[in-house]
Amino acid sequence: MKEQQLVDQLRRNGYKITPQRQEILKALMESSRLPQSAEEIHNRVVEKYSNVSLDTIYRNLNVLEGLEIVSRLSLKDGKSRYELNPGGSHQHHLICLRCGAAEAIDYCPLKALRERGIAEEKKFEIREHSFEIFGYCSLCRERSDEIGKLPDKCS
Amino acid sequence: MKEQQLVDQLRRNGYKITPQRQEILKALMESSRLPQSAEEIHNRVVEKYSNVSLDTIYRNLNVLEGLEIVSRLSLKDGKSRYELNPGGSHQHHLICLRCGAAEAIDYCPLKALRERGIAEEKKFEIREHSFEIFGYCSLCRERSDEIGKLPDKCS
DNA sequence: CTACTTGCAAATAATTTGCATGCGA
DNA sequence: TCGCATGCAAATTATTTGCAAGTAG
Repeated sequence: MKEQQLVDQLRRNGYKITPQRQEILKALMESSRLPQSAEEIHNRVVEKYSNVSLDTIYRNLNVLEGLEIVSRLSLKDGKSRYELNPGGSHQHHLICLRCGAAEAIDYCPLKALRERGIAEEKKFEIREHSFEIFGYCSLCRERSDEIGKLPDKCS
Repeated sequence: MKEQQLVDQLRRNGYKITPQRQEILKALMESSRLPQSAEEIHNRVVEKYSNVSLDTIYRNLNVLEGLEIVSRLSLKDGKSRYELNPGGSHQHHLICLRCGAAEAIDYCPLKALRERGIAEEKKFEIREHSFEIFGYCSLCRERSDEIGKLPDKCS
């Protein structure tokens, strides 16, 4: 997913390309390993345009979510995190309970569910789903001696 | 998981057994179908003890989470939901976006994930997972003419 | 020009905390 | 009795919204 494609998609839907918006996209593209919170994205964007407000970040993330350009993850810490959708689809993750790192996995349970016809049987119309796995990542498992302190990032 | 076991576990850890606390446990036990939000649990407890405050619910849920008696789920709607930790099995649900009804399904994606060895490959230690499906239930689909109004319950 | 956008400030919503009083063991 | 618990109100945190001014197309 390149920047130009995203820009085009925005334009096609009547949205304008502001420097703020471009910078938000860049921030999202640079941080593929760990979904970013609105505040983290803001910190990044502010480095370039020091007067961008946090509301702008939220507003843009909502626009991008509506266009299915990003998806919003809810971890257990109360704040949402956002990541670019790969090729239009969505992802599920292994989320570390200690450091918060999220690693995308190449598996979606919906296919198996559809094969079983569970939704049809219950006459349920599927719209969205959530599937996230929580536990400890390899880096945190290695460092299990320091457990108790929560580092900001694993990497 | 019976009430007495939970009560004992609390007592063992120096916590007292207050009527509020017992009622919260009951509410959680009665609602095994769908993880409840703090507010829903509060509504339930208030039916019996009308002066219980929402803070008490939160405080107790945090205590129970600390003892690993309940776990906190973060769905996509910004609020946390709580459920008793299952003594073995657990459930996933079809959750109606319109009326909120939740129907348990007989499928857990973790098995398929384990078969694929994804966690081993990434050296990830799985502790918990969430899987919920959102959409429209059969009753709400029948009544799709009134869409726009959100009734409190389907049934 | 004229929507869409932004920054600011104020508004919400969920959850937490301080404090004095209450109550289980 | 003693320390955990509770209710109330106020504080925090994440996120949204109203409004007037700015700007991309």
